[in-house]
Amino acid sequence: MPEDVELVEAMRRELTPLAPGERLPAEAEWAERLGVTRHRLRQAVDRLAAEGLVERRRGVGTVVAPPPIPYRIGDHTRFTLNLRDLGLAPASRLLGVQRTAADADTARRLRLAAGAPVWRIATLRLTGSTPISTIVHHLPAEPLPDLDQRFEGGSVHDCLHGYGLRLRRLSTWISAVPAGPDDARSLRLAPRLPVLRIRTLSGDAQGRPWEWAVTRARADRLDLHLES
Amino acid sequence: MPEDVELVEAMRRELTPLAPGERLPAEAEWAERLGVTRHRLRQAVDRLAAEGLVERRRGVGTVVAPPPIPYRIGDHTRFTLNLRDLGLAPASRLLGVQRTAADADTARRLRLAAGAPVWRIATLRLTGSTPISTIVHHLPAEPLPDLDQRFEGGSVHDCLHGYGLRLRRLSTWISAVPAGPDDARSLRLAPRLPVLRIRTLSGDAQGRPWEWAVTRARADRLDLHLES
DNA sequence: TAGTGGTCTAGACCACCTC
DNA sequence: AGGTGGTCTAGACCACTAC
Repeated sequence: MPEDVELVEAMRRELTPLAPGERLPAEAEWAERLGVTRHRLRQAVDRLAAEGLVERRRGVGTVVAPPPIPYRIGDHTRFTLNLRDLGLAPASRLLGVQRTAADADTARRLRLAAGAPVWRIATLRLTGSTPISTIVHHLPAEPLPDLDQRFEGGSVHDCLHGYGLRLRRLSTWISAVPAGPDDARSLRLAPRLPVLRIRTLSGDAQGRPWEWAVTRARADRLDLHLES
Repeated sequence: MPEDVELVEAMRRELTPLAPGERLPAEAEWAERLGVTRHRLRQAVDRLAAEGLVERRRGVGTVVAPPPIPYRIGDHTRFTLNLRDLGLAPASRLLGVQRTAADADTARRLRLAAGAPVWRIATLRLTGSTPISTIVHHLPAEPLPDLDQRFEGGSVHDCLHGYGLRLRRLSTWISAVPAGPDDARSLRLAPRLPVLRIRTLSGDAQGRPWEWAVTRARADRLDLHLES
């Protein structure tokens, strides 16, 4: 057997009756009680954490995690409304708007010359005080003067209405990657936990691309939802 | 620092110039050369494997992995055509068609009574001889007599045309979960590597649900793609 | 300061594949 | 048989949090 399934199942049974937020035994104590080394117990907790069933808090302990958060991609308004319905206090924090040179990927996606000026908008999304995703939007700078003055957070697409632009999602790519140091910092996520990387290309009615956005969301807490 | 970033970067530099399929040093040798324990080196390889850069082969060695496979969800035809264009020899293997009682989740999704009879179609998708995803379709059994006789692999949706049904995707949920023992077996995947779980509800033009499908795809090798 | 999870060492043995 | 990755033990020390 490639992994100690029985151990994980035994632990799963222990945490099922508990409510989110309740503390689990300390690793050393739990390991002793189950008759395994701490090393093996930690491997099992690793799995439970990746499944989103428990959450580790360094210096504090391991607690039962709340249920997964439904996360609607590409629609700020519905993201906000959905989570509010669930009593989850959605919030967005604008991390910064910069005018920079497009990297190779962005330039290709937006059909710009390499190094062309683009707006780079970085946003953090949270429920309550828990960060759940970072989003980096890229838009061509030349056709959108003063975007840094006009955008004050909230929905990028709404702000673009001011320029007479109505964007729709053209294409979406999704993959799971292990959290890097940046993710660990910005999402307060343990390294190596999986992160969902969602890349979306949006454009106008004629199919011309206007926005290249890269979302990195904690995979342990989210369930992505795409309608239609 | 939560993880040995420098070590991973050093290893990344070593494998970048290599071509897919080329062998990397044995773990013991590599660890000694880099001046770290095998334990730490393995942690670093764990990350590279989760990123899809390397592939471990027990008893053989660790090799550079081929580039990610674009995977179009919910469209068997395009899945096949896309991969053929890339020279990847797509294939589907029908694992089985059964008539069973709907589980709670399926019944809820298809708006059936608990335990109602459903068809359960299990399929394995591969490129060449490499399994990349398992798909389990659930459809109500009563309105679709003899589906087990009429479906012989390929596209489920195409087969439903024979009943006068044309399905469209109503809703999709995506999450990343660690590979379980079943995934390890069917996808020949190392346990704990992330798996993308894609659940889609499809229905007719009136929005009536007909099909509940759960795809489990290896996240290390795939890049999900959704058009429109 | 005491207790928690996070990292790391050193070493052993096992399961698997190739030859 | 020999080499590979996979698992496991026993123990140490560190970083962080709460009190």
